[in-house]
Amino acid sequence: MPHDLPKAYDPSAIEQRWAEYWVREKLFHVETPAQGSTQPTFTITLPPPNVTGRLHMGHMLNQTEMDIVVRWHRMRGFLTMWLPGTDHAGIATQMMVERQLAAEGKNRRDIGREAFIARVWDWREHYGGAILEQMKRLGVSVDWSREYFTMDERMSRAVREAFVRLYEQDLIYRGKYIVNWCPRCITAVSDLEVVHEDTPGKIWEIRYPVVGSKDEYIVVATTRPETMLGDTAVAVNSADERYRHLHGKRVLLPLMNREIPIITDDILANPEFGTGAVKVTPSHDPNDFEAGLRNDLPQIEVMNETAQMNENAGPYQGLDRFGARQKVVEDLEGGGFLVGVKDYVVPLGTCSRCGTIIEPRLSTQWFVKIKPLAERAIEVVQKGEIKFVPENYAKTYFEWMLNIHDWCISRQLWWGHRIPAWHCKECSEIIVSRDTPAKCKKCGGPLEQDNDVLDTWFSSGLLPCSALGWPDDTPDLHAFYPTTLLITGFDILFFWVARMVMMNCHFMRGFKNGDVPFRDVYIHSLVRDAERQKMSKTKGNVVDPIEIIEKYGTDAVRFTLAAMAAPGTDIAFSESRTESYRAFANKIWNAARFLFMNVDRAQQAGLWSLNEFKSSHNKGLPQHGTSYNVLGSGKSGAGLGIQGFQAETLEDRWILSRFNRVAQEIHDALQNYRFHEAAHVVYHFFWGEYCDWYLELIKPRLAADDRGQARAAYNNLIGIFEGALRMLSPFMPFITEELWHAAYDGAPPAKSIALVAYPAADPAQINADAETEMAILQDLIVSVRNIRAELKVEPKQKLPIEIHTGSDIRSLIERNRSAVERLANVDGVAFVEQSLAKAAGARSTARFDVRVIYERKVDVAAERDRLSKELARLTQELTRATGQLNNESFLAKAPANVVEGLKKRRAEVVVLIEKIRAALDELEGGAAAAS
RNA sequence: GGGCGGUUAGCUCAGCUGGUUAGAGCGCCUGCCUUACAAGCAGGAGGUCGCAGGUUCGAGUCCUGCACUGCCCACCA
Repeated sequence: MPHDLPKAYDPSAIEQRWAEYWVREKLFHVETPAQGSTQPTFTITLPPPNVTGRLHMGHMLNQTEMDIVVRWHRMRGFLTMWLPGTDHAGIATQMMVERQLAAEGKNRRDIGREAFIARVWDWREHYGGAILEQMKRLGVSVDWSREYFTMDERMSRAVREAFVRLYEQDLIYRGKYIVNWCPRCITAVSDLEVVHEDTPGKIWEIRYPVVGSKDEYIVVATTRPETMLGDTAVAVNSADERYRHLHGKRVLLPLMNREIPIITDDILANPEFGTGAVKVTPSHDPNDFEAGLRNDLPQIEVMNETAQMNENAGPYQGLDRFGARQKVVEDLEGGGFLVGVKDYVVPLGTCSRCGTIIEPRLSTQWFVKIKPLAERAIEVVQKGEIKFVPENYAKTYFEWMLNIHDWCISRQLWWGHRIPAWHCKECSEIIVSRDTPAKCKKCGGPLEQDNDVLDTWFSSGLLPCSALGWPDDTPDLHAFYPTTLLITGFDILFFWVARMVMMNCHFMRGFKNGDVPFRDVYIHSLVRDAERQKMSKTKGNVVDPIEIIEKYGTDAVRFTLAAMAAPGTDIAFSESRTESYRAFANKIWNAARFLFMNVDRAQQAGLWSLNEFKSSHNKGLPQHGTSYNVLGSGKSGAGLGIQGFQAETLEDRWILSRFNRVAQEIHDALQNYRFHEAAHVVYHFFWGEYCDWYLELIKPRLAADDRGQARAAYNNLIGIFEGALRMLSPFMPFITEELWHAAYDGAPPAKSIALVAYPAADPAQINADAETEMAILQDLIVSVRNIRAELKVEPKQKLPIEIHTGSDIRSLIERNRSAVERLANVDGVAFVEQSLAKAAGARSTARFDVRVIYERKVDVAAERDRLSKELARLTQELTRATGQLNNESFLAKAPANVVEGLKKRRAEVVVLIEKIRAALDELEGGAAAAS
């Protein structure tokens, strides 16, 4: 029997099965729509994980958010396409394979470029799919048929095309400049790949003797004394009086005994700093490099590619840069050139990949002239064509775009897109071409392709247009470009998001649907550990999502992340929270058990059959891919409210109203990427309203022998449940899929809950009166439970109660008398004329007094305590409310509903205070009498 | 050096455009194995919203200053 569920929910028993089912059945594959299709599309690009990657919590958060939005849109009737892929991750992947080689005692040069690249492909074949397999476990509803890899031939073609076009447009140039150089990776890296960190260091002050003068010298300061070996000038500010008499003279470079000129240059931003004179090393410092060009200075390189001193370093040749530093300082001291050493904090740049200290190095590289691209990228955000959420990220984005430097795109690696440029061996002509040229077009000489590869972000920056077919004019581009949304972390805002905007806007300029790559960018927060520490391997506090999933189930982890994902704040991931959402999954599971148990019983008794439900509810659950109205805007369409619901009782009207209101709230929340709000709302609805109240209220009707009564009850019970499953499905796809199939007895109206309509609010099913009435009943029931707890009544003992109230509420209670009796454990309800405010074992609310009839004495002290506190609170409230209501300008300026509300509340407070005073008097009197 | 954020219950966090009684989960206390669920049920305690001013009829919410704290960006020797 399909309805025979185990008592406790075991995620591991179902998740694997559904994850495989979704992939196998290609449920999330979409065909490219024909041009002119009117179905609105929703497209999102997965930020491609590195092939070397392993799933971490950041991925899981990112993918959970995307999957929620994606499933939600799909269920609302959008043609929804989620584009997956992986990134070849230049340095990272190359390092992996180099490590393998090292284990065999080889390095990449031993086996040669071609063999090495073959090894990388081989590695990717074996290990590169790991992260995608992990993704499948998360239940992500991506279109696997569209999966790409950034080194695929079609992606490579796009890369070549982009490079050639930029080159032809004079936006790519090659030249010898100072770049950030990693001596361990032996490659240039971009500014973004350098991590600056304030590090305690030293600053050395060195004396350079003036040539032709006996004892005059200039003192310069440096944090990198070893570079002095390559100095070619000393610069002073032209306006600096101290050095005016030295203009045009020369100094003798200590240790090297080379004469170098004293130049005037505005390289010194602040002449007040230090000595006002600075050594100039054009080959080893970006500022000095510029100064060198301005002043036509020679460039002397004193280090090689691994940051060891070279032949230009004289006696220091062969030392590494740190050894050289030590030796240089010693020798300066010995020669009497060292004036002083001070502690100094230097913003040391390290390689983001391997942590090695970056060396500014003169080398020939390829650059993208970035400012022209940045202009459009700034404009599209300014004009709102791209919107950031939270919007303050736009500011960070502008800040970076406005101060952008040219992008060094060449890397001295082997794994990556080789630069489509060829050098003539004869005449050194450079040919940039889409296809491999046969010979030099200038002199006919033999050619050799440029050895460098492109920065990984060059290819990912071409997403999403490249994955949709650019440079060809493809149906996919027309159907899905611009994409709707990008969800990613702020850590790759510049690396990736900014580059995508620049490159896509450039290449897609003039495209009929717009040139921007996406309309919205939702930037999510960082997932930290429970102590708010950044997760890092070195700290050893990395939470492995797969481990957590195995412990609590995917749905619980997804729900945790969603519930904590308030925009703009980091997430402190704590297992206790996940534990509570596992409990939530269990709650859903057990609600289903309860339902199915009753349904089976009703079917056997011939009271009701599931077919009745199927026939009334199947209508309007659209099959995927058919065109229908997009839901959620209050328009008619499938998914609106609960169809076939028979609102006969108060609890029916109430739960139906609540369901619709919640549908609206979820819609509003998700529309604004307020995942946490949506999660809380649905959680509270299912647990706090449907389970805690509706199920309890409906129980007697399920057990009734009356066929008519039972039919409506079963119908409604299942109706709301099925609706709630659809509502929960984007957040918890696994358990909802399982139970949804079971609810239909294994014969659901679609292949998956993911392919039926998401609940949308039907205004006609919202009933404010029912919600108010229900609130009063709940208030009454809770009050009675409360009194009973205070009187320490045996849980099983039923007691009579008395109620004092007006006729409307009396009628309401009478109509729902049995519910009150059952849920509050009451045996008989009597309505009395006199106020019960003074009565023992009583509670007063603004709408009613209720008393539990029980002989045991109340705990006078505790009761007095409670009442006094309550009185103090209410008195304070009354003072405030009265003050406001006596205030002319409040009455004049505050909106009418606020004034009305306050008046009403004040009246209530007045009544309550009276009642509490009376109760307290009575208590004092009683206590006095007893003593 | 520039820029951005945070500071609300014992803990982790919500509180959107200022509006009636500041919420949740966990933890804590009391009582319940009530045949859907002990991963549960019922009830409860716990907050002068970092500090000081200001704007407003009204401030956790807006403004200023301060304190503490986190992050991003940065070629000043």
